[in-house]
Amino acid sequence: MNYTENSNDAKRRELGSSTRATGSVTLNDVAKLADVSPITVSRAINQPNKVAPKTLERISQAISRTGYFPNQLASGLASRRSHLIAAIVPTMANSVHAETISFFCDRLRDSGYQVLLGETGYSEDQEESLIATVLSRRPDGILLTGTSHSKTSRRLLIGADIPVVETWDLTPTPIDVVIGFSHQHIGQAVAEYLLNKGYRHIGIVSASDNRAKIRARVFIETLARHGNIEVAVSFVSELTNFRLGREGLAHLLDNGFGEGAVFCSSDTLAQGALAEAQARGLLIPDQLAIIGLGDQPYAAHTYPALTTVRFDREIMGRRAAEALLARINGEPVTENCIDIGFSILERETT
Amino acid sequence: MNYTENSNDAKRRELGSSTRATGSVTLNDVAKLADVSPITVSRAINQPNKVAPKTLERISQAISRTGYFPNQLASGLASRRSHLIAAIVPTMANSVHAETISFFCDRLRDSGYQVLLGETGYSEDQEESLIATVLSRRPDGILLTGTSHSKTSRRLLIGADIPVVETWDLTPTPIDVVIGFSHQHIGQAVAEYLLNKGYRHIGIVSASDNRAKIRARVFIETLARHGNIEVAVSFVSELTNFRLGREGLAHLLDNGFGEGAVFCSSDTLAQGALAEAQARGLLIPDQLAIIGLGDQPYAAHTYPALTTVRFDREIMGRRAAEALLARINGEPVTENCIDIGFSILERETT
DNA sequence: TTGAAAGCGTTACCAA
DNA sequence: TTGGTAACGCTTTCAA
Repeated sequence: MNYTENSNDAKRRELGSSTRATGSVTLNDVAKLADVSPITVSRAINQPNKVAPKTLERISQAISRTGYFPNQLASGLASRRSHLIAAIVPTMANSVHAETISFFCDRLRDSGYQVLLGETGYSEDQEESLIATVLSRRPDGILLTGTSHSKTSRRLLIGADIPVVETWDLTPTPIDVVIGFSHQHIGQAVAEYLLNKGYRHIGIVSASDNRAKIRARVFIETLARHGNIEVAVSFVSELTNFRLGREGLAHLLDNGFGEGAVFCSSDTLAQGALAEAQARGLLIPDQLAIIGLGDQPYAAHTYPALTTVRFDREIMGRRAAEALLARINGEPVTENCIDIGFSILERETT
Repeated sequence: MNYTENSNDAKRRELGSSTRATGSVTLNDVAKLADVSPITVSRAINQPNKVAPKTLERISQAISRTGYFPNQLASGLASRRSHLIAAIVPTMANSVHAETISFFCDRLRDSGYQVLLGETGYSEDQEESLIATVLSRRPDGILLTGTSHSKTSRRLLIGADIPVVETWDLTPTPIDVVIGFSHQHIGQAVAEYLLNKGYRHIGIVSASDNRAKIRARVFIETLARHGNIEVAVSFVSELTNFRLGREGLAHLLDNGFGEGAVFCSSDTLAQGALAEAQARGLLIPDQLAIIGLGDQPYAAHTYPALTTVRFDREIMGRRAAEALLARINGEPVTENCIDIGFSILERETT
């Protein structure tokens, strides 16, 4: 049979240029050139092993001759597989999320998926409207940051009936799968670490997002309970940066905090605090010990805070991607709550 | 007229459950409930002012009653407006790109667009395959990083016939629009700055991506020409981090570089270099002046490098978004080459 | 191994 | 202001 023309073409000509012409090459054009049916071209692309080698050859020549480009919108619509994964983060300006997403993208690209990005700016309302927007693209899966979402968000996600991975935290009641670590445990572990080290003057410079607040709360409670210690506290905004770290420590020092140890809720804050301490001529770590959190790549052993709390963004990003892929492919997911843990990395005191 | 049923429904019933059922609510379902035609529902959503208030009311009730969710894949296919913008960056793990994209997303979201993210890992081949992949989603526009792309990439982009914004650099021959600053000028300006300050012992710790290499080359040439100065050079990888900054400066110092000034090709490298200098007990900036580049937010006036070269990622991200939107909406674009400039920010020497 | 027909959920085009 | 009809470009389903 000869696919020189199809009904669309006939109509197109018949109606003059009034039909919606796209100008771009379609599966049909390739099919005509290769003298096969459109469906065979589709198979040649998606399941080449189900097409005879000779046919395949003809088709791939036709493809390169025409410069054909599959249209994934059409493909997604017809197959209800968009090959799109949505990722919702507070902000890419925070390097911890940027890096997680970077690993997440890497892993997904290897499996033919692309990432649709959304930023909430740490707002649950914004997250809600973002979820609604991205779901209208019919993603095959979605990554969320954190485990706290509005009622509506949860309803939308459950209604969408796609795999959901929550990251950066743990919860006994995940929407679907959760990958992260316990912020309570970090607060407690750092507090106990400092108590064991014998510190009695302890401060905290903390960001004010949900997760940082939980770490701070447990940190403070643990110190109060086990060491009967009152903690000097300085909260900064959700968005943290170098300057806020300086200002945070300055605030503590200006309000009577002398020598001791300070827990900063991110590496960025820790580095700022460090600069402030150095500017004031404090000896690190003898007069002031600084603990960061996050272990930004390769920083752990090089920046002169006493200690850093480390967790692995690569593992989180990669495993989040793998969990979604497994769910999408209907593989049995054994764990729906993955604790990647953390470790307190002690530096040699120079 | 009563839209209680349409031909699809009839067939669906007729054929039993053998038709492809999606389970999800469609425009048709809403239309039936509101007793209007599907196209009217579509209008109610996209051009509400073209629909009678009473009809609108009935439709919006039907929408909320059914929990209807527009399907943007279908919409994009039918209207050839995907409302998707692709963003291709080397890596989100580099904060300069993460922040640019963050501003880019913000601006686009305000106009109802979403961002499809792709990372090239600084590879032109990877960029090429990524461009091919994202174009199959029929984005309405695309942001690229840099101005150096493979022949095939350029062909693909031109063939796609969508607005293209190149960022982070300038070129007299952009594919479409380019927004950035001149890396040649930076290399020259920093060299001249140091010469004017009277420095005669000068080093550079540079990343090895294309743009950094250009800055380094012009920097070195300018110093050689105007000051007859030989520069101590230390190149690190494309991906830069704190540790590499330390190692880069260590390399210079271990190879005979004494006091003077060092130009680091990013803030991250500068901070690492700073740590190394401090570890060696060098006085900053009296014995060693360090110049960073990028001005990561709020760092400029707080971290104790002598100077930083600043450019504005917010402007770059936002204007890139606006240029694309303008092109998409067919507005006349007056400039196709936007130089956002840079400035050398001198710190008070504490 | 290949194909015909129908459909995915939406919007463009014209007509009323 | 509203609607009928066809189409967007692909894949599913079933049949050969």
